[in-house]
Amino acid sequence: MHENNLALEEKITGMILEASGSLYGNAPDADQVQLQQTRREFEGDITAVVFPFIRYSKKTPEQTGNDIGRYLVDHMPEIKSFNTIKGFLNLKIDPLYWTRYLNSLLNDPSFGLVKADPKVYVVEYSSPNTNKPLHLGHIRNNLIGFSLSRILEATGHKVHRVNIVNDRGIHICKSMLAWMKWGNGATPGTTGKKGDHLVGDYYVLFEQEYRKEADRLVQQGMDPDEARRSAPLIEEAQELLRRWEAHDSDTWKTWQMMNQWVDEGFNETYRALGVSFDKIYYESETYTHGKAIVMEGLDKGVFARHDDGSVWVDLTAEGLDEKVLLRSDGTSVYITQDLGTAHLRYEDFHFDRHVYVVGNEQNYHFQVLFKVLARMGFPWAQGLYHLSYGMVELPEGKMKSREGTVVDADDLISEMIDTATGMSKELGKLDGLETSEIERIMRIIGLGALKYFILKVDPRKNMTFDPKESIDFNGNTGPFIQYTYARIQSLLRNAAERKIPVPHGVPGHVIPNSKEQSLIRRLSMYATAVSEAAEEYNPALIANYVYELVKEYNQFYHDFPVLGEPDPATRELRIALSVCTGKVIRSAMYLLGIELPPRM
RNA sequence: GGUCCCGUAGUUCAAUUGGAUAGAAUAUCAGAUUCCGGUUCUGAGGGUUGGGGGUUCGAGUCCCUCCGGGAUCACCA
Repeated sequence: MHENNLALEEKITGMILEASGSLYGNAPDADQVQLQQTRREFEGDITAVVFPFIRYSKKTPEQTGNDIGRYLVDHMPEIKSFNTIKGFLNLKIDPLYWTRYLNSLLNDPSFGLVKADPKVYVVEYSSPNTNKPLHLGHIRNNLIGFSLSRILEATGHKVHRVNIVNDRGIHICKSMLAWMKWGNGATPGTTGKKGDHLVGDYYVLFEQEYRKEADRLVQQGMDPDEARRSAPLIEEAQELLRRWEAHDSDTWKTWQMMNQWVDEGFNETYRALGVSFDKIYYESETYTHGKAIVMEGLDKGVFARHDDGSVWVDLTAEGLDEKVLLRSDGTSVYITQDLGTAHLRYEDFHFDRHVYVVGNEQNYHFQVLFKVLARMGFPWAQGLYHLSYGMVELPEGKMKSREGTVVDADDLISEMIDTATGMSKELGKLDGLETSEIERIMRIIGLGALKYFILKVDPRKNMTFDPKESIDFNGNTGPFIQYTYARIQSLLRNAAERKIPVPHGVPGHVIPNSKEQSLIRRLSMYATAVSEAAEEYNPALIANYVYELVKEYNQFYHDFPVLGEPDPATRELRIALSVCTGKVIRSAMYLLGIELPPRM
């Protein structure tokens, strides 16, 4: 049977409680038992905090630790010795336990992952508007959403990846109008431009012309607000929106054509990023669903209709404001649509949990959304969660579209690949490979750098993105981890050439040295890292775990020979260690959505 | 103004969720190394965790208060 580190920790926890009961006649709750990895400067592997026990023992922390330690050594064969320092009980594990653990890891295809109670998840991410290409913020969104989906799957859940495309509304009409006025029939085919960029250009053009018009009106003495409202261009755009809502056939043809361009453009970016979806919702198809819910809420008396016909929800009792749900003309607002799609998603998937990966500027919106759905009495509303990620800033400051400092996703991706290529050439690592192979590897490294740099940061926090720092080949970077993996692969190829077999197991009597033990212990923590990452919706926990592992492996690799080790049993141990490190790196990189190069 | 989030080495990020002397990377400095001032290795310095108070065996983490930064508060999406 598979023996993993969690099992050992559970066993120790149980035994500590037993010790307390037997020695002092009473014990605290199991969650009061805190185990942690022993710090390097002390002797031992696992450390228990004894403070929770002194109220039962009525002794000093040292005496209590010694009591419990002696009990554990007497009752658990895995524990060889102990020492107590200042209320911390350090336990030394039998080194042969680690040998057995390594063997189980070597033969376990699931790398010791722990399965939780399987639940059905919907994870929504990306959610682009079709009037502009994707930018750096979307990259963070997509990477977090995609990685989170894989992490949840790895812990045994069923995950539906979902994207909602905002393909209707006044912003779309703006780019349509500009294209109709000044486009001269330009298409991605005639201009050679990616569809989403082409449409984005017309959106920008609209905004420029619109601003000019408004400025002119202000110069003629009009109030600025009034000028923005009544400029002919914006009125034309609104007229276009009305025609769209009336299903005017010419308008719809143009709209569909331009949407298709954008769709193709987005798909190319998604492909480059390596993200995908199980279902794509289009707002144009779902935006009317919310009205029915609002009507239902009215019937239930959860909402109120004002004299002008608009419908409101009053959340002042819960510390929020009043919020409009239907305009006085009966049309939907933003939140109405989200009410509808949430309901629709439940009908589609019957989820237990629904995670929205959306930027933290919408915190308030989701608070309101969840409260409204809870008030409506939908039981599934309890499973809704807003994974609110922080903004991405540049070393020069925030991205501002007004100032043209928005980092375009496609530009960034190709820039990362170029930088990777430049650095590799300089280091002379590409000699003797075919061009297509080089391109493939550089793509993997460039994107690996980008993805790792973004995913290693706690999603909730705002972060600064520095392209130069992310592509570095050492330090806490993607390429550094990829490099270590490539070196392990090369080591194994080397072993095969020298007819050194990869062992199926290490002889049970081999005692690992302290660095090897420590590395095995690190490997054993992988399962914990994954389940915590799943519980906290935080891929960064895995990224930071893998970095620690790689650092420790490199140190080990630097200190001890692997293939050059003369003693066969020790050599097998070290090869097994390398194989398992490779396995865990591969698994973790998969969860982060980062590819591994065959060589570097 | 109301609500919410954030503040950790010069910089970018960690800190096992309340645990031991707050750690890495990068930058800087000092040695070593070579064809080189850019490579590699070794080492060092760098912190009152924004300030103050409180809770307890123990606080970067929890509570209060002030300071600073950000988001949001549309019949926009």
